[in-house]
Amino acid sequence: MIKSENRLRKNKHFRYIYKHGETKTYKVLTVTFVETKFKTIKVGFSVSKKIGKSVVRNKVKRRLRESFVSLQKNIKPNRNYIFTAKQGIENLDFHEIRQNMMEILKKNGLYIENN
RNA sequence: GUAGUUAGCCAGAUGAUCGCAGUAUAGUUGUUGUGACUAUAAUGAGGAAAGUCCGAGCCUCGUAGAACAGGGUGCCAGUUAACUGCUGGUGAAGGUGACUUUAAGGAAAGUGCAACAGAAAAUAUACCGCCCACAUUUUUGUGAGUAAGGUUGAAAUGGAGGUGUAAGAGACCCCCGCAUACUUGGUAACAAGUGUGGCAUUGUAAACCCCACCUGAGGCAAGGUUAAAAAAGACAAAUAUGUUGUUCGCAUCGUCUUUUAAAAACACCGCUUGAUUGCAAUGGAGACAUUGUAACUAGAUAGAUGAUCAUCUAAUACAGAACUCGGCUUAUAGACUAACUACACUA
RNA sequence: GCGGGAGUGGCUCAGUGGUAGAGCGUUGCCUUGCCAAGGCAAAUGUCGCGAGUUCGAAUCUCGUCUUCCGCU
Repeated sequence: MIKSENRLRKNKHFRYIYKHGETKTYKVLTVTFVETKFKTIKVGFSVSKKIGKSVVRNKVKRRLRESFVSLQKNIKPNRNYIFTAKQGIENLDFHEIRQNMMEILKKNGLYIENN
């Protein structure tokens, strides 16, 4: 799981990012990000009621968190991110979601290759 | 063997690696604030956590008082903290049966409604009829009697048979039903029996209503702690304010309203030891109660149970705690246990 | 988490227990050289779903599904 220092916690943080950040969409994921002066990455996840019932939503959130943790070392720092799930994500398994997240980050130049 | 009825139980397991939550212990660091980090330990979603349909705890409302209104419940007895719950019984309905279902008080307190059809729909009424008399005339009319039969309808003024009669009729008789009184049994609902009456008094209360009993309102986003300000306006001794609607009663003297600022955010308390859970014994027909013994078993706040791999397997369904508990209702794959019933076959 | 509404033709809505309606739209015909407007007809409903009460339910009762609104 994500450590508490890497989490977005307050409603006003979310609202700030939505207001000032850039939004990019690819397949079943939307990423919103904004540059900050702090080095630590902060991340939040948003899964709306359109995706499904509470069991389904929790499952999607868990998979998104787990994907983020596995990719965390390669994500550009000094930024805050919000990942929003879109309809269709509930039918994908963990590996497909991880692949989708990696692709969306690469496309927008937020992914650092291992070298 | 087939089909079924009732009751109960389970809701994947094991191992490996990585990771989250609060708790306890130890260490490091640090402050408005036991706050952050590290290590170790054990623990960490359900049978419905769901719907929010009932009931209760708990909290707040300075008032919790009364009457009416409004709302709820409705066979009897028991059970429970309480209940539209549960248990046992009575009546009624369904099923060959095991068994199941049941909003089941009152229609001689009053009001309303009963479309169409039908003679007639609650008021005793007569379309086709039956029978008698008279007239006309040879099938009609008038008058009197009658309601057995026919027709309509969801429902037709006790049922079927006999006596009786001009024809008929509870007019009378037997049996059944109904009403009522008494006796017996039962805590009671009610049941059985005996006598009397002689058919009035249709249905509908999940129509208004009557009767009996219950009912203050709002809800953890309740409410409290750290915790402390200023300005403007309204009202002035009965106005105003207050807790569903109305009236009365009651309480408050400085109260109320608006605006701005701060506190204040990684906040804290409420928050989980409780009508608790497991086991055993005793009492009871049962729901349940009592006693003993053991256990402590989520407490998050962008919101914790996951990811990957392996093995077993039928392993799949419905589904995620948000103050707590007791019920009800609804969703649900698959597996298992016990008792019983009907039918068929065999001995 | 707590509370309160709605569901009827394709759309917007009436309908207080007795044959399901209105407007707009749709289709056909008339009118016109053609179209619009106008006129005359017609079709279109498991009254969200499942039970119950009743002789009879869109309507009354219970359950359920969908959807909307308020409190933060």
